[in-house]
Amino acid sequence: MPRPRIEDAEDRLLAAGLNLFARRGTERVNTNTIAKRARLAIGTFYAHFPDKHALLREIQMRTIGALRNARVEATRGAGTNPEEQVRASAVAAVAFAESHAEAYRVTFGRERAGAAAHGPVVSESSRPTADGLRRLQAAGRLDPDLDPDLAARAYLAMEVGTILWWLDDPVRAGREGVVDTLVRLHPAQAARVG
Amino acid sequence: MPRPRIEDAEDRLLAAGLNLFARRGTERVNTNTIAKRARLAIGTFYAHFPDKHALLREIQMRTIGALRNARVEATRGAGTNPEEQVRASAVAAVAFAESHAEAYRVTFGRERAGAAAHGPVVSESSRPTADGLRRLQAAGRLDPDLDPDLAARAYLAMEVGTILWWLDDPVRAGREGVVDTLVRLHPAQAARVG
Amino acid sequence: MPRPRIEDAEDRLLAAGLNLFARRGTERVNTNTIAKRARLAIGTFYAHFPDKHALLREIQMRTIGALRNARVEATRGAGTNPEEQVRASAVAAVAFAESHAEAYRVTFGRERAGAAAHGPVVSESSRPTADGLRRLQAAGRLDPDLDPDLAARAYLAMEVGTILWWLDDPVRAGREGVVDTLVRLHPAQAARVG
Amino acid sequence: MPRPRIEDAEDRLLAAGLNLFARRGTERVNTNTIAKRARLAIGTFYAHFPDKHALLREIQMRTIGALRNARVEATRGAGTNPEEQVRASAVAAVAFAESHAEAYRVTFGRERAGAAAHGPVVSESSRPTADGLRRLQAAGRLDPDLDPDLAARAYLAMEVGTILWWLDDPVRAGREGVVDTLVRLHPAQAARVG
DNA sequence: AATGAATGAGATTTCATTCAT
DNA sequence: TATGAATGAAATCTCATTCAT
Repeated sequence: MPRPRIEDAEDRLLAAGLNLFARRGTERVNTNTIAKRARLAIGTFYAHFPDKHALLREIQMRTIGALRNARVEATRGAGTNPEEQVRASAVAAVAFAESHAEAYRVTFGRERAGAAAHGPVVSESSRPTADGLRRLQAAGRLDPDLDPDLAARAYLAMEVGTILWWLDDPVRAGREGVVDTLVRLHPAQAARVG
Repeated sequence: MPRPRIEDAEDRLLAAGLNLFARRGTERVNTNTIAKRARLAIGTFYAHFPDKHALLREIQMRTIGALRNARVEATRGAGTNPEEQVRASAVAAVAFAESHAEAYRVTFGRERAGAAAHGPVVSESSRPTADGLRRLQAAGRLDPDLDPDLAARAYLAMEVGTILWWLDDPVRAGREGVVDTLVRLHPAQAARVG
Repeated sequence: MPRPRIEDAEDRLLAAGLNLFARRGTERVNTNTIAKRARLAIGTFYAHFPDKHALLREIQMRTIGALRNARVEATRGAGTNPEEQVRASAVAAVAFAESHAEAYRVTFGRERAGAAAHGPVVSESSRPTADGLRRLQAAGRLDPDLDPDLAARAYLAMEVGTILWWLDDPVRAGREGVVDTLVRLHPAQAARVG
Repeated sequence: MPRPRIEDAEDRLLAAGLNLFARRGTERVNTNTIAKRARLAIGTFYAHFPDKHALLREIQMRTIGALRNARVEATRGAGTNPEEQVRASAVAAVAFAESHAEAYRVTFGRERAGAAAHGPVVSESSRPTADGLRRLQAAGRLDPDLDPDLAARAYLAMEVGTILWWLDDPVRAGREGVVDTLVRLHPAQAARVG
């Protein structure tokens, strides 16, 4: 009987899932609770997502995309000078994490959605950074001994770890301090030549 | 029917848990499987640990302790010069992770450890690093604008993230490359003065 | 695989629980057996009741309500004279116990009902009796030294104990004998004045 | 190795069991806890009792025997007049329950030790009362229509129920009030002739 | 006789998923 | 499309009991 054509069922499920995953952790949330929080029946959940992890993956994919867009936008607006680029990217990441704390935590937090889900996500994200480092090496502005992939991966682990720590306890450091530290320790700065 | 007076039930449970947690992830392992793998009855599990997470915590505590000892040992054997100290510590961490890959993954891996259980662990671990940075600042050998706690935390996130990535795919980089990168990006190097 | 849109799952669980509790006693019955007896999956049990004791409580509450209704009905139909009232109530209780033997046993039987769960139930039930005794005392028709609450409680313990004994072995005494004894030993008779 | 010849292992187990059964109810207590409370190993429990219910039965048997002795003693000291006998017996029961509250509760309380354990216990106890009533009928001092077995059983249910209620909340009535009520409602009084 | 680690059947409870309506 | 009662595999945890020492 009940078929009231819910307009935004999917969005409501995503929002409910995001909120619950962030609060309780991926494994502590069940689909019935997500559906209830979205004020939908459990059947509606399965009409929109094949299973619980599909919802999580969707949240993470959207978050990663949005963060990437924010970085692109920010670096486009910045100068061409490496430090400006690095800083713009860090500022964008910190600002994004601040305004989308739940999504950031669910996507990058100390938890996982089935072993492999994460690795690809992060290594994918590290490619632009690695490419940037390679360009700096080609231009003779970065220590040629540095392994760009390794360094890019190291930087992103640092960025994520630092931002998560800061989100959990924002009092310990200001936003600017976080950005400064990230920039300082970014390979493009830390291993720059000249 | 009990009978066989097991010699080292607790050790066998720890070993079985470590192996299974590393392979499948904390949430995909159950106490029955751990007990079976240890060739013990399920009741024996609960005679030794109140629940699954207690076993996990014990594994993590032992790992953190062992890693700390390895670092202390290594830095004691190294020179007093900051770079030597930093390198010795990184070498120790990488070697430890290599020889205790499962324990390293279970303890530091991107995996739920009961959410909050982890934060304290890592921030505790970052104290020696932060103290080292403070000493360098006091000696005028490190940029005084750097926040030592923030930088220490950032470095550890980087170290852990890089090592985990390397453990998952050791072909991408050699052990020396990893160590070099860690040393290069360590705050004591990256922001050194003079 | 769900499927068969059960019509009256809750009623069937109540019936199955009643039957099994009466036969084996509360602690010797488990939720799996109740669900199986009701031809339902165990999950269905927990969809309707939070746990085994909630089912038991529901059975007891319904039984107490039904018995109270039976008494009210019976005493309304009886004359206003105390003995008639007392007899009508006893007849109603005995008839109820006879036609709902399982429910009577489960509700009043010498069996754990979660220790304290029972006390209130019985003391609540004893209030009408106590009030009746007070009225008789006010009318000078009952020994004023009798403590009405104590006497009411004593009578109900007697009524329940006697009926349970009779239910277990109805041959030892006829229904009328039971009623006569109850009336005889009811405080309103035993301590009547004039 | 450990064989320190425990002097009173059995007594300690009985005391521990009594205390725990009274506090938590028969089904909520396990043998390991009883042994621990008695400061004995679990093996020692099974060296003295075949199983948990044997311990309970022993406690109940001892309690019933002690109560019977107390009644015998008390009625022997009383006059031969029926009311004195009845009162002496009630006083003895109330005093016994007061000074052995745990044992009284464990033996007569609203709980059971496996369905059948109790019935025999109580019907056994009701025989002396029934015999007394028969003697009164033979002497023409008690209504000959009263069924002595039924009345005896009814009285004992009342006595036990009233005393248990009083033990749980001794403030509601004094010891004398309880005794008076019991005597008042005892068949020998309630249905006496002449 | 006393010990207590070990046992494992069994009870409780959860929750991802289905499907008739 | 939406519903939500029903499902049942699977996980957690308990505890009476055994037996080598």
